Amino acid sequence: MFREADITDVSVKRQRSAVTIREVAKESGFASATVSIVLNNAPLARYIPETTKNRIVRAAKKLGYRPNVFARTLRNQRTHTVGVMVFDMTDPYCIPILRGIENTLYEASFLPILTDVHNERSRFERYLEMLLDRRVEALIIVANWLFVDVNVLGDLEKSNVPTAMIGRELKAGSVSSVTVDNEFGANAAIEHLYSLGHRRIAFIRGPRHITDTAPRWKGIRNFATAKNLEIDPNLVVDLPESSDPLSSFDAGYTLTQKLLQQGQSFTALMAFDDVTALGAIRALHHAGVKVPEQCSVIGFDDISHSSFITPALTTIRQPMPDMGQMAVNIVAENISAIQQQERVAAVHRKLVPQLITRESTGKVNLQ
Amino acid sequence: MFREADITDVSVKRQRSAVTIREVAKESGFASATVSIVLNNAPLARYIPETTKNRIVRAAKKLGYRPNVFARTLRNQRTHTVGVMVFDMTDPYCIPILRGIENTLYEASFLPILTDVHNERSRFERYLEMLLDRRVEALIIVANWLFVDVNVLGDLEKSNVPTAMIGRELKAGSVSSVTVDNEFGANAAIEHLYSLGHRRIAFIRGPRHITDTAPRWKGIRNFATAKNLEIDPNLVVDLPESSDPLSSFDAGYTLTQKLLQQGQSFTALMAFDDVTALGAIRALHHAGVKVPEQCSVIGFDDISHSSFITPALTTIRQPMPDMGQMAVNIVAENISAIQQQERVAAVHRKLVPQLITRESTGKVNLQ
DNA sequence: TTAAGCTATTGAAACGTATTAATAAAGCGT
DNA sequence: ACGCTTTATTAATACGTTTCAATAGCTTAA
Repeated sequence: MFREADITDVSVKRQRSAVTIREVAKESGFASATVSIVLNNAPLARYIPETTKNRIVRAAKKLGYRPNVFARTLRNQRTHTVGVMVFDMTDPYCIPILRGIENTLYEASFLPILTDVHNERSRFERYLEMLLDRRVEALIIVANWLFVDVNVLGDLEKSNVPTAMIGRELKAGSVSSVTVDNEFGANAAIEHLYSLGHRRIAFIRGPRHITDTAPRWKGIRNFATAKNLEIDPNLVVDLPESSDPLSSFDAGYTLTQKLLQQGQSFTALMAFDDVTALGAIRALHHAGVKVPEQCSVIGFDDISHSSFITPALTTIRQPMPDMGQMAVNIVAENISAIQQQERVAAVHRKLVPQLITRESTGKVNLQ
Repeated sequence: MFREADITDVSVKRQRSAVTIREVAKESGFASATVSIVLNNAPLARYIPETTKNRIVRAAKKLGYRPNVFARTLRNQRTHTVGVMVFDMTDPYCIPILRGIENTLYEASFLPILTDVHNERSRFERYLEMLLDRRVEALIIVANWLFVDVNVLGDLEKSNVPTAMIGRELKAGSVSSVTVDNEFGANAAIEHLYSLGHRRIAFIRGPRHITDTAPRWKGIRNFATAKNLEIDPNLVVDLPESSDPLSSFDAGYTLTQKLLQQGQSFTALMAFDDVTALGAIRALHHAGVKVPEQCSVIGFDDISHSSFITPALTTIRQPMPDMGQMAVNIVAENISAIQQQERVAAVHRKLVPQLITRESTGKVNLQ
């Protein structure tokens, strides 16, 4: 059943810009070769007098000429297109990264084809194939919450397209990377808690299979050793393995609850990431423990949630838009290098995260 | 300065699948026309015996033949590509929508080109042009927080490409739409509060220029009239105009603070959207008002933040993934209709939102 | 005066495919 | 033995560019 107003005709024809270079040629009185040379400002254009150029440009404008991207690509191999693969878009961590990528690509007049792998191997392969079929000039991979999978790496190597990976570094191979200095970040976090007077600190570590887990823990251990701070093994728990980045909320909740039920006393809690911290905060709240008065909580990432919750979450910010931008810059340089027949090397950039102090942490002696 | 390990050679050649249909022809012993017919299962394929087909398929596989997308597009005009325009990706509201779009496109073997307009008119126009140049077969627009701008509509009409808009309905013209029943949703929200016994309810309405604002308010007024519930004008405030969807957090905070400072008493607060509600909650918290014990808060949208904050936010859920899916289905149908030379009509779907009861609302007499 | 070198322009080919129209063989009913 | 239809295959063309090699007029150096 339709209401009258709901139906509107849409023209069926589809001849967007049926005007070709030949028509511009005819209109301007020159050959299509000349038109092409002028409009692209090709090397030969230097022999062409202004008057001719003007006439051609005017004709093109008059007819509303727009070069056919596909014919052009067929000829010169360039697509001005970049494939972006995300491992799980629902992870709030990757949105600002995507923003950074989009923005930087826009400035470079590239267009992103976005794919979400849903953490599934088959989907990764299918998408990779589709992107390569579309001759993307580069690949940017947002490897959030990536399971270690060596074959993925292999597929990428074979692709023969400049590739940058965000959030994970592949030591060997030709894939560039943009990561954050996890060790430094974790160090900054615990230093913050320490400086507030906290000594009994609980830790929710990341899952084993996540590459960020180890360096963050290392940063903590190093600090503890340096300051002679004792880390009580009873206060250290691990997130379980999972392919869902949002699962750490429930896990954070449950683990914190368990810590509390075991009667462990701690004045601060450091979570593997912000989502985990959010879960922990709810557990504390439900147990009647006030944040930050009775327990400080610090996260990692600075996803958008963190500034919006109450109390606002103190955390270690990853410069996500910058990471996206940097990845684009890397592959953009690769692309032009290849254009000039130059060789290209994988580069690995490590950005420094930053402590963002908000409301969820406070001096220990407040309590 | 490089460390040795940081540099890895990347092959410069770029001949992904230099194997053409002609090579398959040669390998199999047939003409390229035959190969094309077989591989595409074109109508003429019905005259071709299995043995021939097999030989051709085997040859194609052996050589790893992959048809050149651009040559193919040049020939038959199809790109299997859809343009997706978001007005502001940082708005948490649109991520699940994007997910829905991506997922449905994937099933239909389409690839999305993602563009973020940043709420800027010039950017909209530039991107639109780029997408049309790339002959996207359809356009999906996520019109979150869209300023009313009639010209945008005009540009879309001219584009001559099936278009679906999510979050906003354009009555006239050929653009399809997928929206949520705002009036129904707002009605459900206030009914929820009412049924909990709340009678003095504060409202933070949306900004004037947002199309969702009016119907939501209408839903509230209708309910109030029906139940003879008095709405105190002193308890009704409006979000200011802004092009930034996240600005409503600060606005929600400030407006709530103002209400409290004016000494207005209310037992519940209904916010225009979740982000606003988050701001309101913080203001209440800072003023020492407990949620939900002393004041219930309800939002609208059900962005991911809402389930992660503590107390978890009661809200009206928009079925965002479904909206994305539905938009894709609409344009997919349009595309195949056009393929069959059929006429196409704009359709307007309105989905019903759902009350999600969580922790931020409670009975009024608890306090 | 001639060869050489610019300047200005263009015809033709190539990128890789899908389709149309044509060719040719084979089956078949009369 | 004849046309007619069906089966099997292909040559040729067009999609819209860009670029190479060629043409031709004109200037300049020797």
